[in-house]
Amino acid sequence: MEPVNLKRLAKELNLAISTVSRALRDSYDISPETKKRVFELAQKLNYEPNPYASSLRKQKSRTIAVVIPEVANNFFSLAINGIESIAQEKGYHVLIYLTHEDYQKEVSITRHLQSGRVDGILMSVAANTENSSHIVELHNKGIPIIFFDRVSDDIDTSRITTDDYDSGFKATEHLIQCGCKQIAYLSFSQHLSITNKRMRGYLEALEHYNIKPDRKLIILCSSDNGQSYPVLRKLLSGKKRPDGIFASVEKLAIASYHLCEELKIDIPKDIKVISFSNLETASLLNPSLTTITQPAFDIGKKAASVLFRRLEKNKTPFMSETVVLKSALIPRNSTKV
Amino acid sequence: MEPVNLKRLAKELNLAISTVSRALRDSYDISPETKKRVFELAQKLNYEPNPYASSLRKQKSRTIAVVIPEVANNFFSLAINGIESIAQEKGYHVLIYLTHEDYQKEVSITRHLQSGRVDGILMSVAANTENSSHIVELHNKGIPIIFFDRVSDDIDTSRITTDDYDSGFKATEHLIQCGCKQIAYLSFSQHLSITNKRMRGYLEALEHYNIKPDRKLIILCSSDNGQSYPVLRKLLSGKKRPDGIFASVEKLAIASYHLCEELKIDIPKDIKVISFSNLETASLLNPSLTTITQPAFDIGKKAASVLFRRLEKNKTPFMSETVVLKSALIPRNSTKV
DNA sequence: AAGGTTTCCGAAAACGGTTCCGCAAAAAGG
DNA sequence: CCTTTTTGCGGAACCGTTTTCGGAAACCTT
Repeated sequence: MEPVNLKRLAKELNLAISTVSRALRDSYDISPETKKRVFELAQKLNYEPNPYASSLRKQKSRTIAVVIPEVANNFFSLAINGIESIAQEKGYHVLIYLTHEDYQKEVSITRHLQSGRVDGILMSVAANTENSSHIVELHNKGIPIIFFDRVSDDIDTSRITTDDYDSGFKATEHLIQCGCKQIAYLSFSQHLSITNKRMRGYLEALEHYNIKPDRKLIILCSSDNGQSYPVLRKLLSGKKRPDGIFASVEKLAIASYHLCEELKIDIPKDIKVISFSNLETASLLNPSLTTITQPAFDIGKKAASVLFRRLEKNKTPFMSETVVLKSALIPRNSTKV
Repeated sequence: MEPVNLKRLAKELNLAISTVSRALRDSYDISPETKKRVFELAQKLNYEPNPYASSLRKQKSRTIAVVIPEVANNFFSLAINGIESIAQEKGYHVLIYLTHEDYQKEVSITRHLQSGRVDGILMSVAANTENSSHIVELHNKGIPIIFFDRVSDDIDTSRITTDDYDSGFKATEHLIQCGCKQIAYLSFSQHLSITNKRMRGYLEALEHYNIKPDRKLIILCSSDNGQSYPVLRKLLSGKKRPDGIFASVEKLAIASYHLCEELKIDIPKDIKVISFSNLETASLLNPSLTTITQPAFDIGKKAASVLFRRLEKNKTPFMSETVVLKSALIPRNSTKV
């Protein structure tokens, strides 16, 4: 079975390869009749241009990479959805790389991406990424990187985030207004932009309402449930159990729910819970979970849009833009008074 | 800034390009000293081989495509996780394509994939794909396709599924044993392998327990919530409301929960619910949801393994294998007597 | 020392497109 | 009718690797 490529088309039509190529790209200096002949044969033989030959020659791959910590996560899967919707529209291809929150994996992935495999990168950094020199290196190679949600401040590029500080403030305020005095903040990384901003909001809300922050109520969990559970179990079964929990990520809220069930702690009577979450079933939980919900799909869409805009017009000097989308606080029964 | 490619390395080392190439691939007929010199410079300059040049030359891309209906879905995101874990281990790259359950999109994606962009494909077909000629076409081009979960029977290739018939039977049996007499089966596609097999299990369980199947209880919903809700609302608010629901997919169980809340129908007192689902919060719902849980991560891993095995040894004539993994029925309060 | 083997490396041809350059023939202009 | 311009197409270089083929030098062998 002979391959169907330009050479094949050219031979069957008695044309030069270059002519066929230009006809297919609808170049202005090929006659309409020739174009028609070419199109028809191409259609008939189901010709699909070899993307690798094209990428090699044009030094453009029409492919982007999405580098994220995990995919089995409502926020990221919605974001991917948004990214893919724009990519498909623009005719781009999407490569997925998962770091599993592992710094080393992130390094090796970014290193590989220096190869020119992709035209641009959408990234949300791993929880234990302290150093961003690997990203700087990539950026210095001239490959556009756009951060979304979990950003790195060491690189001058565009960022798409939500209003994490405000949301942190409002979440805490909400708990306070629901009567909580001892509010625990559950973080899962010391290095992440988002957890730190959310924590700042938390701390300043406490201050604003004249509640003295308690270091023992700032709980550093992990992205690994196996490590988080013991820490949380200790918190919840201890003498000075908090009366409010602000979980900076969904996973920790779910852990809290499970532990409250195990420890016979009543939500919201004994303890109130609010969490950042994109759980579609938040309203169906027992009790329904008060959430700060990020517009994950829109973040993905926006990030992809910004990247593609940059890729299409690389002539104009690029201006990094910081887009901040608003999250919504949706009160439900887990913080009911 | 000069590009760092083989030519550059060759020039700086006063070697031929071919020599550098072979040194980097650790070819046996390059002397150890030369290899060392090459490795060191490559390291120093952070050389990454151009994947497109390599793919073009070798006619292999070390890239696979994952074609699925959606990603914001617990089953598929877990499956991707499994796929990616194997791919990363084997040094393969993963392209994601979403059909959004749209037949036309599936056609255009598969058509494009004839280009040689990927070495193999992992696929779960869209809900309204009736005709699989586009997949046959792709398969005829010699590109390995492995189906997982939602398979097509028109192509002779490997399939990774779960025991859908058995699970359908057991789910129905479970409802019957919990006292249900009028069990509705919620499907969302007439063409899908999985929904049909699950339905067969449902029907044969009814028969086995001498319950006459009622056509009006086989409800064809949609992958679009906007269409499913009216249909389900009619079912649940009608005179002859079922006393048991078997949802073939998670989405329909969630819809049922929402509608039962809206219509003040008590689960499990008025109606019992069981569903195929990979919801991590199934046990936290109100009431906790009895599920048939598929080993989604393992399905992804297995599908990827089978594909890679086929890709690595394409010398041996390929035998299609059908792997069936077991789902687990996890009884919870939504079917409590 | 002549012949035969290794050892190590270079030259060059692919892979399948894209694109610059140029050249005939046809059309237009005077 | 001759010159100039336009139109339509072919030739060939190039993108960065891989790989085949072959060749020179060094190493044995007898």
